[in-house]
Amino acid sequence: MSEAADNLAPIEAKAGYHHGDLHQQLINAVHTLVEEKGADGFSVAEAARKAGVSSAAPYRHFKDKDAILRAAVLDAMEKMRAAMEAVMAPHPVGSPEAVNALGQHYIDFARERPGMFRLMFGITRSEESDCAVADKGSEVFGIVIKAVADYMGISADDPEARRRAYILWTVVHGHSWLTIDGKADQQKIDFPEPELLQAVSKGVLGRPTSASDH
Amino acid sequence: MSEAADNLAPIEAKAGYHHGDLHQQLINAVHTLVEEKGADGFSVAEAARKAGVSSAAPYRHFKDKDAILRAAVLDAMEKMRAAMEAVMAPHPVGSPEAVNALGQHYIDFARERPGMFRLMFGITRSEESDCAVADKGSEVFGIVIKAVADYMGISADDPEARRRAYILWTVVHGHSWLTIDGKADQQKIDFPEPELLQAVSKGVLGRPTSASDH
DNA sequence: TGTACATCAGTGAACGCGCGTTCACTGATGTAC
DNA sequence: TGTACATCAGTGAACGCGCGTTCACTGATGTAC
Repeated sequence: MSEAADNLAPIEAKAGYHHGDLHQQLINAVHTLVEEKGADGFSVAEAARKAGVSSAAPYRHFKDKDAILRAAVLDAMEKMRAAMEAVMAPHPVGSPEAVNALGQHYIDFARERPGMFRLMFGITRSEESDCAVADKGSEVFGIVIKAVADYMGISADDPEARRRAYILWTVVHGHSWLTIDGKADQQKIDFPEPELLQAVSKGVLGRPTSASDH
Repeated sequence: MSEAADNLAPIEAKAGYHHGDLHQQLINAVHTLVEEKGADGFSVAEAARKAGVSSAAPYRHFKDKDAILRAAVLDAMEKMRAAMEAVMAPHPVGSPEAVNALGQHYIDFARERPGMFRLMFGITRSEESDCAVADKGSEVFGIVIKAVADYMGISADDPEARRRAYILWTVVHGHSWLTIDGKADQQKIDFPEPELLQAVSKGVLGRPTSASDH
């Protein structure tokens, strides 16, 4: 029962009858539980327990369990968007370092928070399309497209920029999965990430010409 | 209750008191349920129901639920290995078509059987390392390494072959995930798979030189 | 060819579990007058 | 400044659910003699 040292869920946030911060704390609980117990390890009951409130209380703030999960995913994606802007900032626009910083951050996110990564991508969720998450995804991908376009010296509206950015996405997304699944280790892949990213930048993003040239 | 048209689970396989084929049929049930209900939609109870036996019967064949899942994953991986050999066969050794056929098959597998794909990669399973699955993975990846090495004109033992093969793996793995998650559609990616594969082959596998040249 | 018996592969009832969600309720809060 | 009252955000008990697994058991099978 010693859950005192939980840096995501503020200690003693509950003061009296009214909690005051339950909405945010439930979202925090998703982040915590998903890392502690695996991507499907979040339960409303346990989150309520963690927050020191009855198991019915969460339903004052969210329609159902899925709504809490979606809010947490959206929260994480917004933080990812902000972080991507931030890691780009120190590097000159159009530099390979700017592109690589994006890729490296994506990979680091997956390694540091595999539970949330799996929740964001690996879990089949409710059939309702959840436009908010999709839109936030577009914002994030838009950053990648722009970085790639700047690097290639073409317009971000050029369809080729979208395609090349997508190749980069598949690499860092695939590498993230294979890493957190332990497959990369199992297959004894010895490929430092900066070199992986560099190989992709040079090989696939280097030339603004079409893929059908030779 | 009309589950007559289930091509994976043979109709009326159960004849009398003894089932005769329960072991295999439980594995088939994993394949079926995982597509019908999602990657974590398999339950021992439902599998038993599907096979027409009591909920305790599966424990005569497997230690626990996880053992059934692992057997099904191993089964799927062996089939993938065989299929990869098969799709390579029509193409000349070392041809780009051979490499692309591997990548295309991987993607097709994910699209046709997303539930099994998620089960193979997306689910955090028991801590026991499950060497059989890891070994089967090495067999499959070995095929990719060889194809890439042949294409590049280098030895399959050259560390560079392993690295280039891994890049190809990240692309097809990442693209598979983004496709079955609907992210590729959401971001309006218009990138025919043959072109994606070709861009990667040409960009990253084309030259057997080190990534640090310019 | 017939019988005894070990083994195999089922049965069916029961267990404890934790979960998501609902319900009627009540304490706390803030605002209009 | 004090009070009435609407609203908000909790409570705690209960529900039905399906699950994984165990247990003592029994019917079917195949083999040794």
